Amino acid sequence: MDKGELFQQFVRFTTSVHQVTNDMTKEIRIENITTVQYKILEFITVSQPVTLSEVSECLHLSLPNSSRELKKLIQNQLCEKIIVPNDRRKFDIRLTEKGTALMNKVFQQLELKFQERIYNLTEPELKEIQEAIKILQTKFFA
Amino acid sequence: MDKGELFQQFVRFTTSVHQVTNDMTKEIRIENITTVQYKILEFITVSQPVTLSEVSECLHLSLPNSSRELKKLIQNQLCEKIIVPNDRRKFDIRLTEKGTALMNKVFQQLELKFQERIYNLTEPELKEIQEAIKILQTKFFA
DNA sequence: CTCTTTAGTTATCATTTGATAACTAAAGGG
DNA sequence: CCCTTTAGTTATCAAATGATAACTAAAGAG
Repeated sequence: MDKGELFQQFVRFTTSVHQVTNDMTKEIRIENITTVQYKILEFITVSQPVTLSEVSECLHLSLPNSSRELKKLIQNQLCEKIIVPNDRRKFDIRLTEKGTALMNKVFQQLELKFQERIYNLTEPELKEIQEAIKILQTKFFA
Repeated sequence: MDKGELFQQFVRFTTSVHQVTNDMTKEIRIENITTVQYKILEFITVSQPVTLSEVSECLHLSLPNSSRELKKLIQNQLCEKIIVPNDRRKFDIRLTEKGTALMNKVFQQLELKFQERIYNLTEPELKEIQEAIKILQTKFFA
């Protein structure tokens, strides 16, 4: 296997992924939520409960900045701190009901776009795609 | 096929892709180049020659802001305008030699990280990955 | 030849984001 | 018990990004 060529394919592929997901999420604009705040919400959604340090590390934000943005999300009642018993320095972050409802709506919009995109694919093609995602997920992006 | 479940997998997958590529590009900090400017450079690199409108559209930047950032890149001698004969309103954008050298270096660093990541994979696994990328690229992210 | 559209520029302002210093308070090690 | 580390907060400042208005100049349509 020519690993250099594989890298080229990888670059083209990840570029495509970014472009497509950018286009899919592009129009999703939530009131009073900035891009960074949305990313935090998204991260909480798929990983909750999370700590602030995890937000900070995974999203490459400094702890002070993470703290600031979280504060705004909490003010908007989209997420909340939950005290964790064994370590009183930390806390878990979770979506509130309002936050959950919001993210559900967002993901529904996304799913619609996704369904449009796969609408013209056949059943075997869908199976192929599912298999391909599984392979990349477990072998490379784990 | 449960298309709802496929969507869930898709979301998890794209999240992983973003996370991994973010981690890979995280440390790449070029002097006097901001994040947006880097994205423009990246876009030019894989798509050149491009027009300013293409940059604007693909990167979801307004034309004025694209113009401003391109100006800085040109001032840094990383890319250049090339007059296109049949329409004097437009111009093509290309990397200069300096820009090409820079992006080559960047991509070399990226490739290193990529090679580290696939180091422990077997030949058949690599083939699987290549095949999976090809499928997703052609059937979904085209 | 005029009018409209396209492609891009320049200037300006508001908002978002990034970076840093100085801080509190709890946990953990010895 | 003291010292260090971890987790997070608050405040502040600079820089990057986003949005908009007003503009030039070429292309294209009728």
